Amino acid sequence: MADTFYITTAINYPNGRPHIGHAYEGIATDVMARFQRLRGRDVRFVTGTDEHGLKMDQTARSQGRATIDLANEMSGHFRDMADQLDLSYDEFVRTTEGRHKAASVELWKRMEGNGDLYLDRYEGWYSVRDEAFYDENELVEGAGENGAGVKLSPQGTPVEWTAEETWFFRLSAYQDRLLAHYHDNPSFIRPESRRNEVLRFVEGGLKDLSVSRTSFDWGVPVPGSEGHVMYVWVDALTTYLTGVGFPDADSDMFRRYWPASIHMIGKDITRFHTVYWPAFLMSAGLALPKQVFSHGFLLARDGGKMSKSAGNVVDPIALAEQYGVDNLRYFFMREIAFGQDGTYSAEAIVTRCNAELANSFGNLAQRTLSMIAKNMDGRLEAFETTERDAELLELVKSACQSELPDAFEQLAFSSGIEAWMRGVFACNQYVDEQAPWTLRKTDPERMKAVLQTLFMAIRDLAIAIQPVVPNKAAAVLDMLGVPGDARDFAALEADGWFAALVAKGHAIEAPTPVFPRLEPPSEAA
RNA sequence: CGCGGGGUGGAGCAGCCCGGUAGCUCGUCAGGCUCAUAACCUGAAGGUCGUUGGUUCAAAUCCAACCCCCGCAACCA
Repeated sequence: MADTFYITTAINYPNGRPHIGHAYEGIATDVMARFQRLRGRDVRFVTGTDEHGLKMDQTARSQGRATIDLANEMSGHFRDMADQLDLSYDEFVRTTEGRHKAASVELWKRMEGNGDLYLDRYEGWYSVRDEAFYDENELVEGAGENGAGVKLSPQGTPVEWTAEETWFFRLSAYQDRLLAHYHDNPSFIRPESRRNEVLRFVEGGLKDLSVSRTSFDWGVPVPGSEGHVMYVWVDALTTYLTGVGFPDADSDMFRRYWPASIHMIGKDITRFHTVYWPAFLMSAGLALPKQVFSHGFLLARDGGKMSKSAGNVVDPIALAEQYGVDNLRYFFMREIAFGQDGTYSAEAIVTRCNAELANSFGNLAQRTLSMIAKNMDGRLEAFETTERDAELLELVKSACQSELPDAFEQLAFSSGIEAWMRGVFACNQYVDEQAPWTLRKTDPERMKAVLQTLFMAIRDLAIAIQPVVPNKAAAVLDMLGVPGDARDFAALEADGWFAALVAKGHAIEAPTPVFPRLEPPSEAA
């Protein structure tokens, strides 16, 4: 049986429409999911929306409508975004679904059964916006409306003194076990910088966590405790379990995919995923995810205001429409070192995609296939490779079979694609040096060998880049005549595929550019 | 001592964890080619890797101190 691989995006809070950060995370997660599928793993990819919590309730109220109504609409936007970005998710979980409430209740009962939940009274500074309590010493002074000193959360959001009866989770009891886990599993938290942050935080001591609310009812009711709903993060995190069939922990699905291989999250919610979540799971007697990867933020380059007139749209769906989904995906994965913050701009997207996808790879495919169509009637035939041909194919193979996959396994998408580009460059160098347009007159047989060597190289390159630009890569493979069931990484290592194509008599037609150049943004000075 | 990100040839970035030829994309200049999406290939110019001190045979990379820039309204990844 194939190795399983379970990956999730963070569960999006649909208090507003999806923005570019959601798109970035979704794309990165999808690239990883597709990559693992092509490597032959049995992948499950779960995303969804976290619809509970006070903020949702308040937003709906301010709009004068039912909270579930707002949740339905907003969740729909997130699902639309996922679809438009070609995210190949297997399951979209909404926390307002019955199955998810059942999962949350089960998790709760398990934690309670383990003696980790107790009822007490909580008083403290609460930030509605952050949905979190803060210590007095964590607060900062801010300027109030009349210039008076006001207390603000570390994030600069308003806090108010709140007292309520609440359930507590015995987080303090997990400090040592968490530290031991971090120690024994160095790659549990990545990248390294985040891991250090968490280590310092946990080493500083953990206090019990307030995990229920009585001030509103928009949440999952705490079992057997009238008036309490679960703290939004308890039920949000549970989504990762719901997505694989929990509470039915004996189901094939759950046993097959849990624990998750990777939770992809933004760096701002690292603490919830690397401290609270593993503690909850330990308490519930469930295995811990193998890795939590906190990626960076995406900032508008130059910090300038984004506007449609400037061609700088923030709405990810509009961006995808304007530049093409695959181009946007390529840009994000290639331009930004995954894990660090990055910037984006219309100019950067256009420049990058034109230089690498259109000019280098797209044009390589175009010129090669065009010559095959014109000079060989589009027919492939058996041929002898020279040492030089073998050298090129070796280099391309190395990029596609080793360097790119090795980098992608580490979520180093950018450097994996860089290696891939080296393969593309090598092909263009080879074309120039072999000059098949000259061979056409001087040595037609050699010309065929050169063109078909390139054909083989392009096929490898197209296969390897599929996770990033699935539609475009498929279009290239279609033109090449590569069968749909021979496009995974295992196919890269297989011999005989070319002979099979020759035998099949596939004819290559005059190609059409798969990666047309993008128009630079209008220069609205 | 609020939190976080960063200072590497003209622009944007990688490299820093695991010290030892400073790499990539764009741009500039000069050639080549003409198959191809005004695309491709070659060569060149251009960097005291923020500053100072330390460790070392050797530091962009490790340590210490310091300077400077950016984000923290909403939404939050």
